Amino acid sequence: MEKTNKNITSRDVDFAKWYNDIISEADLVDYSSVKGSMIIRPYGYAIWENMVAVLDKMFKETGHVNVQMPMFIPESLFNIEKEHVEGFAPEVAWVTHGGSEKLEERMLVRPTSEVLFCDHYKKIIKSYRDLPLLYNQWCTIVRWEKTTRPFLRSREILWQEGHTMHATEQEAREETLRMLKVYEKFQREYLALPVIVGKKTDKEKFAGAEETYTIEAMMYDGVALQNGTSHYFGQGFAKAFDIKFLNKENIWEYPYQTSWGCTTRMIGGLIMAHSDDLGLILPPNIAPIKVALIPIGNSDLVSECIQNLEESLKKENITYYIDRSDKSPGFKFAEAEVKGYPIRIEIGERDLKEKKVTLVRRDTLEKIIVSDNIGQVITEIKKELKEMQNNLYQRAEKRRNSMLYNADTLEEFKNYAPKPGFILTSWCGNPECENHVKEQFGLKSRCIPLDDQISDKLCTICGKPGKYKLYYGKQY
RNA sequence: CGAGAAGUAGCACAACUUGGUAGUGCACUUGGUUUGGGACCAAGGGGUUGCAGGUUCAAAUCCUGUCUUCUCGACCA
Repeated sequence: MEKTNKNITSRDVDFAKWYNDIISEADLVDYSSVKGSMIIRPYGYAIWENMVAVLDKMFKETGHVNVQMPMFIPESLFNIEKEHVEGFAPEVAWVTHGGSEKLEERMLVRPTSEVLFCDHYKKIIKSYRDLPLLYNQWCTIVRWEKTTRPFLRSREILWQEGHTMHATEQEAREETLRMLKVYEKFQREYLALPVIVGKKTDKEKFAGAEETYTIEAMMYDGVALQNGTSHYFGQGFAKAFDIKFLNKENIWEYPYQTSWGCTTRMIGGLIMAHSDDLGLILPPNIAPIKVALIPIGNSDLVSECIQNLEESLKKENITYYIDRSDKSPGFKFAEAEVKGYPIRIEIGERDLKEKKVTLVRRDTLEKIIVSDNIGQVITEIKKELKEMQNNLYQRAEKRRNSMLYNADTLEEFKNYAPKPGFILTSWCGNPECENHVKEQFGLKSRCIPLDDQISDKLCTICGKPGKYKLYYGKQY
């Protein structure tokens, strides 16, 4: 297949430019004149809406309910939990004036809502009967990032944050892992991302958390993207905020807390994991438009076929788009590729006279000739959508596996460090080794893989007895 | 906040070295011909060259200052 798109640069040349071209060609975002902020355009937002729909359903199926918290946090409220403050202070935005008057106490725009939830929990949690409390919030937060990149890092973050309180440690730990699994399932089955699930080291964990779990995706260029996170807080916040409940034995106890979140960054992850030089490629399970109908010419035969197809697609609940513009067919084909519609159907008189239509899959760009019998076309669409979803996952997994390395010794680590991808090491548990890797090689620890944590080898970095397996990698 | 680069039409750039009428492609408007891989012809609209100052008969071009953006570090979901 010859490359016809002149505007999209090859990723080998300049990955950052390739990424920016993809999102602007596909019309996902616009660059706001507000510094550090992006405007998500309708097509980009439609992808997010699909993600929201699936995730929200999964959250509700696991017993969670949605709430809405305030956007501003008074400084004194924020200051209650010390570690949390230290972690977030460098990147909060402050509100100092209300109208023309200076506020007596300045407020910050929420960078995350733990303290707001805690403030509320304190009022409503009195008895073990009030627990567990399973809340979720869809909202935007603000973190004053120094450099930004559309979807991957922005100052205003559109996301979901779950916050729960439990009567026992075990229950809270289970919740933390349950929601991690929800994210993993979502990203594997809907986003077709072969993610690595694991635990952050103490050095990399969330400010105020006892344990932080993470979903790490690897992008096309071997760079890591943290695509979701789940925290176990223990009783830290509860003690700081004096949240207590009476248990069955009529004894006061502090509840156990979790929080978990994922953001529109997942859209960036999708783009970088699947797309090619011709444009966006979206997994069918999350694509806002599954099928693009492309009429060629405007004969009666063509409009009749389009009309019949449209009716059937509606009936089958398959989202579609009909490109009725007066652009040339070549332009419409290229446009469909740029936008990443999983399947396009080329409908022209030439084919119809021979009782057939041409169906093209976005991932393989393979042209499939099908009978113009509507029933058969629909069957073929369903089959190809399913195959494409699987193919994208397998393709991404194969690519990822080719960039996973095992390093048992420092020599091996040195060898792999400059290469794109993740390096699996054995780790003694000492943060000094992480610091050493960061200073010497510019890599950060990604996670301890959840399903395979224990290492019996020597520490790759210092040579002392190892405790855990640990991935290192470059990150966005 | 450290290092580098760039600011000229909606977008991508040229003209700058050697000062002398503001250019090209894409996009846009109108009319026509087209339609199986980013169509063609004709006509048209769009600019205080980031901003401020200086040198000069004359500045997009030379000088000084300033602002902004991008890339790479540092920080981060």
